[in-house]
Amino acid sequence: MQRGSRYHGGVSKVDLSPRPVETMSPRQLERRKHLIDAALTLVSETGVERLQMKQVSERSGVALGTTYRYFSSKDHLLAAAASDWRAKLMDDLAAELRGSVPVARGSERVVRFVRRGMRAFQRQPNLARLLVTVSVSTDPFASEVVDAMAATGRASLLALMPDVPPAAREVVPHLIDAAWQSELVAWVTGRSTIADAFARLDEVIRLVLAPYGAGSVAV
Amino acid sequence: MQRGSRYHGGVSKVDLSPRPVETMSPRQLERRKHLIDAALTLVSETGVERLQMKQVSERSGVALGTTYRYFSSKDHLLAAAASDWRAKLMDDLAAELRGSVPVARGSERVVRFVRRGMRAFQRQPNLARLLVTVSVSTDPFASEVVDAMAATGRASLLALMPDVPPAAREVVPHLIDAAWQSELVAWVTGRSTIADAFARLDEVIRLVLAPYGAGSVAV
DNA sequence: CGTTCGCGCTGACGAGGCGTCATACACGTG
DNA sequence: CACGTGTATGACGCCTCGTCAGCGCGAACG
Repeated sequence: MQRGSRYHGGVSKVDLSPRPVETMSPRQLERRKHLIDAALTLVSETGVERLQMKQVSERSGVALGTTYRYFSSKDHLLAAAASDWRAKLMDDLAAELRGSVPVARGSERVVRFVRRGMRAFQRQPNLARLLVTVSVSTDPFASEVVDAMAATGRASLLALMPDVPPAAREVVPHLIDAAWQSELVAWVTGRSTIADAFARLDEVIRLVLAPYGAGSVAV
Repeated sequence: MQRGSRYHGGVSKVDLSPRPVETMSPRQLERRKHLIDAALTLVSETGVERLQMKQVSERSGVALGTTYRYFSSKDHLLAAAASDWRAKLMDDLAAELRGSVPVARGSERVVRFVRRGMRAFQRQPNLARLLVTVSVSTDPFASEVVDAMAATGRASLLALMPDVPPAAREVVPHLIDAAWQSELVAWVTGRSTIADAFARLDEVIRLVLAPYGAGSVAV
């Protein structure tokens, strides 16, 4: 009875906009994944600014027109790809942290986490750039995705600082995330080096977490 | 005797790239200004994404090709325009602050400053958007301009917090600026409302400046 | 005052990329 | 087996950035 969900009177054209992901057949989900993977490969090889929709479709063995049945625009595809990569990255990071001995205390844990994140960006500058591109996109889907990414990022940070009191558990991760984002942008646009970014982030984190340290954190 | 400054052997083309601003005649500086003003007007009317170089040239009474004798690319023009607007804005802000009674103490002064800044952005959403666009641009000139803007911003902030000790006079403005930038982006991309931005910024500023307050600042 | 010289202005045009849509196809249904 | 719905295809339309061959105007000179 989903008839009527789309207006069909007169000479109106057929609806070509992407169906929701949930309603896709396995075959279609596979295609969708191929598109995202192709986009990520191409971006990491040549950078976002050189990415062409035609290339993506060729690489993934799909016609150009078909691409637009999965992603309504280039921005949409980029956002999906960025989100995908970020998710993979966070998984890796989490696994890595679980593996290592949690010797670090207080701000040290956070510092390490952020450092590893930055290093991952450093390994894939073009994908880092993609992340920045998407995060300033006005595409509604992109905004959604960015919001979600930011939320998980803050959650991860929060998990690393159990000593922060309830009153500050909202602001502090927010603040560190903002600083991180800021350094990422500065690096990606060539305004600062990775080393500078590391140094400033360390300083910021120590400053912000100083009040909640186990009393042993040097400033 | 500035002959020889440009190589002219063989069939090489004439140099069409923009001359440095300092070497421009008054007439040319005027043209340059017209271009920037036209760009700002058009951006504030229709948004960056709709801005066309052709429009800019028509609005400013200059041929399209001439535009490229003043700005080597669209990004270059946008960066110059953004910088121009930011400068005007900061002047206004400074004047406004000088006019008002400096009753506020500690973090309160900074909060007010940031609030006024955000309100200026709110009055010109399209120009705020321009600022964000330029700040993530990889154009070298844009990076320079953004760096300069960030530096003056931090200086203004620093001037409002005389009680912060030397050890923190680098980080703290940096941090507040990062938070500000972050909220600006979130607002411009439709991820948060102005009210939310205000609230979070207030909280951040109070948190960061709490240790240096005159002892009377409530958290 | 006429002529020459060249710098800077002009705008039609080329190149390149996003997204559309007329067409073809595949698969399930009567 | 004929039919119809939903999906895939890719040539092409349209739009905008930036170029470049030519022109005009002012300065310098005879």
